Amino acid sequence: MARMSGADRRQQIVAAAIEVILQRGLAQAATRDVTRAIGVGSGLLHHYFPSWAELRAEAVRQAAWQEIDAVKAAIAGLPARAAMQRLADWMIDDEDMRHWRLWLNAQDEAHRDPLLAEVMNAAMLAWRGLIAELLREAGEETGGGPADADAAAWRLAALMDGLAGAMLVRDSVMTPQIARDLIEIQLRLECDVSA
Amino acid sequence: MARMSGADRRQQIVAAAIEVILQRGLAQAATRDVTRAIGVGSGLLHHYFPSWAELRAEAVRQAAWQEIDAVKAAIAGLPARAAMQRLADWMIDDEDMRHWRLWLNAQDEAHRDPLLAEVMNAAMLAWRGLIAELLREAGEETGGGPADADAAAWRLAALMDGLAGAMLVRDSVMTPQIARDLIEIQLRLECDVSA
DNA sequence: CGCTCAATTGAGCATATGCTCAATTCGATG
DNA sequence: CATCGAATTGAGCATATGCTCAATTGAGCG
Repeated sequence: MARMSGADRRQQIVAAAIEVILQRGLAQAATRDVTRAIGVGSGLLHHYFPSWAELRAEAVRQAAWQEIDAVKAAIAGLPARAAMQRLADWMIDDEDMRHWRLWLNAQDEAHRDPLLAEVMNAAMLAWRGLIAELLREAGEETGGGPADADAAAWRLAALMDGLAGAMLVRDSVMTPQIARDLIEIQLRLECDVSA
Repeated sequence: MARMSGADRRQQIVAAAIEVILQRGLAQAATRDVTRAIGVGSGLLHHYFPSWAELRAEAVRQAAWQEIDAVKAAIAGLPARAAMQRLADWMIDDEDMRHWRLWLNAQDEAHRDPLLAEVMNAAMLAWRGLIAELLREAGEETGGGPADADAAAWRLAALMDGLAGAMLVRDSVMTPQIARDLIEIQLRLECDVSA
């Protein structure tokens, strides 16, 4: 392969790792898949990353934050209520469930890998923070938001994770449309009634 | 190892497989871990199970249904409202999160393994059915249950999965007590308000 | 006592994995 | 052009995996 500056190559490796992890799953993805994908020798990968565990964690970190940033960009400027709609839409517009596959896979693997746990705890915190902020804003708009926005954010985030998990099982009866409706109702439960 | 009747040996293998899967995760657990655990040759495992994929699926099937049956037994005879409490208690009384570890791991893996998908779809259906039935009974008791018990069961099941997933991440800020409280509130949201 | 057959063995094959390291390439710099 | 160092190679090691198959064991039976 043509030579590259260190930073570019490093980023290319991470990008390839994300794709490989999506295709094979975190536990089965291997360094060879990554090096083969971009046509470089095995030594090069270890020149940039001391171990597969570290590359794996970096790949998940970047993918997770790209996702969070993408959602933030998609709802920027929208009033809070519309923003929550957008967020629910985004959840099911995810073609091939790319985001959710990696997110849930990483969450599952994070209880065997300390590096992944660190990454996921940070990403999950930001994600819930985003939802909690929207709920607070929605409350100010309408005067009737949830009493405890953080608790409501926990429930909404967990609900979405749980529904996504069900959707990911092959031949599951859960569809994006049903999931979307269930989230919609949960939003109403949280926002129209103080708890 | 001493000789055994076919059925006993088969069951012993499945039981050992469950333990191995709990320790190493579905993706990393190996036939050798199982044979070593019970001190038999590798050929014996394949005498009873044509492939590791089939043993794996059988192990998950048994573990999942044992779990469901245990919950059914724990709430048998209780009035619906009390039964739901018991169900929430059971979720967090799970020492070392044995049940949830396997359940969520299997759900995650089920999108790469058709055998596991079959097992999990059946188990998830039964699980939601159990919850839906309790919600309907609770509605009859108090006259104010959820309008759509099946939808409410989906939300409760997904919420529990999502919270359990968060709990499983190492050093997560989610604790059993917080999860328990969040489920409690969700139960009130579903039961006290029609949606 | 033999006989039969299911239960059991375990060496071995083909394949896969993370990672090392001495050796090479080649762009930039003087 | 010569030199230096970062980028890159890839054979190779130690380890692990699922599964096969010819061979052995031993409990129950006539």
